[in-house]
Amino acid sequence: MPTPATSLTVTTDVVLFSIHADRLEVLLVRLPDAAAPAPRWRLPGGAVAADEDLEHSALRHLERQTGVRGVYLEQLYTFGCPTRDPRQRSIAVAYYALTPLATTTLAAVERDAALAWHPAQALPALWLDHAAIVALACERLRAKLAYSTIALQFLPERFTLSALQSVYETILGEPLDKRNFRKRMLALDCLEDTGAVLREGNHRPARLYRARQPGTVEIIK
Amino acid sequence: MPTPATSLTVTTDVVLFSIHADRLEVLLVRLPDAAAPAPRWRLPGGAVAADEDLEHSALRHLERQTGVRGVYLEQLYTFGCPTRDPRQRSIAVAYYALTPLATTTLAAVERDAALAWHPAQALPALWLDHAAIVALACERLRAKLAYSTIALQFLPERFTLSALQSVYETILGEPLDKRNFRKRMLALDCLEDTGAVLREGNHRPARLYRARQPGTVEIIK
DNA sequence: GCAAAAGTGTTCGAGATACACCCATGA
DNA sequence: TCATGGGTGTATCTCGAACACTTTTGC
Repeated sequence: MPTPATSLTVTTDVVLFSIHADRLEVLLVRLPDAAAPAPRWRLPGGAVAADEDLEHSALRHLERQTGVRGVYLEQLYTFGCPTRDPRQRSIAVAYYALTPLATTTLAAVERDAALAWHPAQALPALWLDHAAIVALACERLRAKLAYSTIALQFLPERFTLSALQSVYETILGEPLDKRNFRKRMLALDCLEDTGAVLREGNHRPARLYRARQPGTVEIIK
Repeated sequence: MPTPATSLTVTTDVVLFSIHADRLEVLLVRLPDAAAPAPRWRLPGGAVAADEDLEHSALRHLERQTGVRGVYLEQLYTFGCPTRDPRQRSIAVAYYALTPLATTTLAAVERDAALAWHPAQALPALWLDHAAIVALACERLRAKLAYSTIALQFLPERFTLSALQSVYETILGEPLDKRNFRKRMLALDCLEDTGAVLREGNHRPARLYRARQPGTVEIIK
């Protein structure tokens, strides 16, 4: 008969995604310096408090460690391999989160030397099994793009259709046809025209749209 | 600053599905008698042992409590609301499992008065938040039917196309067109004809098929 | 020969795909 | 006037949906 777990920690760990310069990036926290070859980065996260909901724990650690709040958050998977943390038995309830590239977020991260965005395709060595967690989160994100409106969570309140298309192209890693993309998006009836336009550069201004249900991710098709 | 969790249990709980007489059913464990209005049924499951993987814990509790083994198992969701168990802080890593209606399983369950299959559509009152766990498992199962070969996990090694169609109809709760169903299934190229036929009743015998990749669930479409 | 389930093809419509040019603006 | 990205329509193809009769067996 296996003995019941005696001392065991439950953590929440968050893969926070954003899109910077047409690259999908993940926000990482620097670990305190140690031996040179040891991983120097980890996901934001930490122990679940005694009287705290899991989702609350994930948001709390994310905000405390990165200053980022107001993200879209979804539970990803629970990692419980007994050897995943050599120091002690630890079970990680992993979440992934999406946030638009906001000036405030960028500034906070740039000010804090313990934080950095890293391209999801070129991550440094990560602590424990955090690389596996990020890999699973990427898979899930790509899958959800196909059957939900999750991409809207990467955009600010008002955005152009080109910006939205760029989100899809970045995550899928392939170019999409502009006419078909716009036709499909508008047919979903999840966007509405704000009436405003965005002027930038030497070209025709772009219409600004907004999500009909900001903050919620709908299942489509 | 929230205090870290002091005494906390992590459990694995399993929603085991099977199909009996064209009904989707869930295997439940009887709770020891108590006050009359209290729920008398719970999901199989229990504490994760000190040195045990989560999946192992789920399979161990399932086998110990129900005698069922060799199931298809998948992690569902982790439930961690601090008030979900009034006795103590407890986090449940929920799994769902699928098993064919096998004679051995049925006999074992019938012999044990502490076990019973219940229709997923007409469950008795369940312990703690187990009703929410089952509800989520049903949703996930229905969703996965649409984009994977998960239905095959309800069938024995060899089966007829009518039996497979019946699995779909039972879970979706609606009749399907026979010709379209067979066309689609065979086009997926995940079945192979065994050459054998099943004779039963006063009618034409049915071809027996088998899964090309038994035990694995493929994502389709 | 009859009851009961197995097995089989074709037509139709909707939605995805492929594809090229004009528009509005700032410099 | 030119460079730059914004914005638009049509033909075609593919895949899912609808639909009814013949076959094989046991009794």
